[in-house]
Amino acid sequence: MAGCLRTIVIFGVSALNKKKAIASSDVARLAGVSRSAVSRTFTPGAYVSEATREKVMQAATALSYRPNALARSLTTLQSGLVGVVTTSLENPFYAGLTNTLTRLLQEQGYGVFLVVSEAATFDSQIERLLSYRVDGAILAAAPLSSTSAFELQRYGRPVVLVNRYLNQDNISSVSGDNVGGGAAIADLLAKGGHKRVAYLAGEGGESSNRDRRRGFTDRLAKYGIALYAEESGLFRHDIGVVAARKLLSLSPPPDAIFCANDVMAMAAVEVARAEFNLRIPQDIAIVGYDNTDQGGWPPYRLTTVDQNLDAMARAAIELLVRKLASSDTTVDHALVPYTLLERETTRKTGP
Amino acid sequence: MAGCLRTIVIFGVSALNKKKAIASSDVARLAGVSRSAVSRTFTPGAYVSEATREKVMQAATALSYRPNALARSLTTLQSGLVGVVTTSLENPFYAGLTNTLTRLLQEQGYGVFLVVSEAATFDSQIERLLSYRVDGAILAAAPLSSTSAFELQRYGRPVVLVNRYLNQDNISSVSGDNVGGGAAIADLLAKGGHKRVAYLAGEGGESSNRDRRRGFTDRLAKYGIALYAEESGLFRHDIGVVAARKLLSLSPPPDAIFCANDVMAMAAVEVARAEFNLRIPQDIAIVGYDNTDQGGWPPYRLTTVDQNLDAMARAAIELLVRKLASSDTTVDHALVPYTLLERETTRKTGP
DNA sequence: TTGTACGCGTTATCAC
DNA sequence: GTGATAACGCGTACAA
Repeated sequence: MAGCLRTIVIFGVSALNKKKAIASSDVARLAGVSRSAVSRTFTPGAYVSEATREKVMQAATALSYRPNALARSLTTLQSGLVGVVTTSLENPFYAGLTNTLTRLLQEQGYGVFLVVSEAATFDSQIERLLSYRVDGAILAAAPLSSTSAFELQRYGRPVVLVNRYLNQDNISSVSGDNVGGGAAIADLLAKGGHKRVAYLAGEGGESSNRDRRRGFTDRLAKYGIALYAEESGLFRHDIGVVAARKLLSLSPPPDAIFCANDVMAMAAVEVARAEFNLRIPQDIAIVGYDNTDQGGWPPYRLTTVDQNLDAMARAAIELLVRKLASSDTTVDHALVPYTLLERETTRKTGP
Repeated sequence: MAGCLRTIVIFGVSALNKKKAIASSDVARLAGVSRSAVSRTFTPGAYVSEATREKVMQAATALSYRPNALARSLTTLQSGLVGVVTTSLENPFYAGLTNTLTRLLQEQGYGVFLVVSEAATFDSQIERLLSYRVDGAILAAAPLSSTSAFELQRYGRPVVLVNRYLNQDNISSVSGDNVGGGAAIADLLAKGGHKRVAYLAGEGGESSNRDRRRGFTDRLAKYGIALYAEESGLFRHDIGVVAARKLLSLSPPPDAIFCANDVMAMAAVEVARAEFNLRIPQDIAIVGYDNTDQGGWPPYRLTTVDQNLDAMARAAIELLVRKLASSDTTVDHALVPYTLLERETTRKTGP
């Protein structure tokens, strides 16, 4: 769309010139000490007298010297970089996740090598992570070809999957309790006396989506309720609108819809009200998943499940950092508890 | 909130062991050639015979060798890394921007060193960028202390500001045409016959916010309209609700509100309808800025301004890459045109 | 406590 | 076209 736009360059001023970066030898010369003294000054917990440290620091600030982290990695065999691989940040769930992951890694002193990847480019991007010798990586629901991820691990670089796991159990993972979350919603709808319960699914392949559905339908079965109908909305609003229309056109229409994320649930709310003239939650209950900001705003007030994104990010970093520190090669799978948020798109008791 | 949550580690399996990374010397030995031959094989456009290239590649894949990008940077004086500094990715505007910036940089063969920063930590984060010898940096509206940014430039690392600029004109920038966008909305509201026009501002300090307001009020003045009222919502929904309440409590209430972003505009729409029983756009016009997805959904159908985020990102990368390639030290300022989207929260003519 | 000397993995330079 | 060799900037045994 924006391809045809022309940007207007207002004006240009010539100003700068390239300089070579300052090395520890430069600092050593100015301070009148050896290079090792400089190195030691910048290495926490090394033997330097207060006097030389002083001299070095003075020279260093005078030259505005900073150790070259890249060169350092050659001797330490640690880059201080952690790869964070995610799908599109236009998805608020992954944007939030990446945000917290990055913040935490920064706190821990790591640099973040960000990769935004689709399935097609995933392998070549992992190659890059390997080239830059990242100390470890966090793969947030990348539609990953497992081989590349294993490659990372083969070099002793810990890898943690977030919001996704592999059945082979060879890679550590952190995910939300999707089975539990789905079941909790089944409980809620059963208590609400709903009989014709529909499911608006996300993308089929993802483990989170599969588990959410399974937890939901299995629990429904315990109440003797079978899924009344099912459509896929690919986690998107526009597709969700179409899918919701299909579900609501059934006769009789469902009296409850569980949507695999909030964005689709909001779509369903809009369609139900505007096109089918249904009252929520009296005529139909609609439930989301993810607890996005907008879902809580007045037009929606969605009942939804909070996956506790921050806790997921924290667990992932904790796992990774532990492995980094101890070269612990255990494979762990962590489940992060959900929180059910009952708001105004579901009713407490039967009709 | 999530601090009290406990993650459940399901089980652990010991599996891996650390290995040392393969170096070019290993490949050379296996292939029976010199290290230089290996280097040349992996250097695009270097003189290698097809025969040796073949041998090297075979050995390389056998050992699954990848050149160490960090070591390479020592001799080439280029890290292949570009720093991308942004504020919280929970803000969809910056998430979208970071998404496109990263995609484009990846296409160009650069790695992205991501920094999520608040004002307080900004300087220390820039230090890190310098330590990792990034080839350049893109600062997306970081509340930056100019000194650090200049430091980057001093080493000949091009810096491009996005959605923000400095008055001193020493750093290149790409921004939306906020003055023009504000003016276009003033035109729209004047044509709609509005008289009591209010402004719901974002954060005062940012240049984008200042320009948006200035373009708006200056153009209004040409129609002989003075700002009827003004509140600040800090670009946030919750604060926007409070601010909108204040504006609408005036008597008489404003007959139009221009909000500095969509999130606040949606808040205003909600408050106007639910709490003040106003019809939109008959009783009051409400305009947003940024064209977020949600703003276009049925409950809102906001009239808004699209800043052409992708075009901004593209312009920034173009500028940066040109400077990287040519060591061109010009300072450029680029303006990206806006697109006005008239939807259903404004009327076309007077009442 | 300090300095010397070597190695980390790569590319650039130069003879061959 | 190829292979030695010298950087690149740093950390760290080792000797002083």
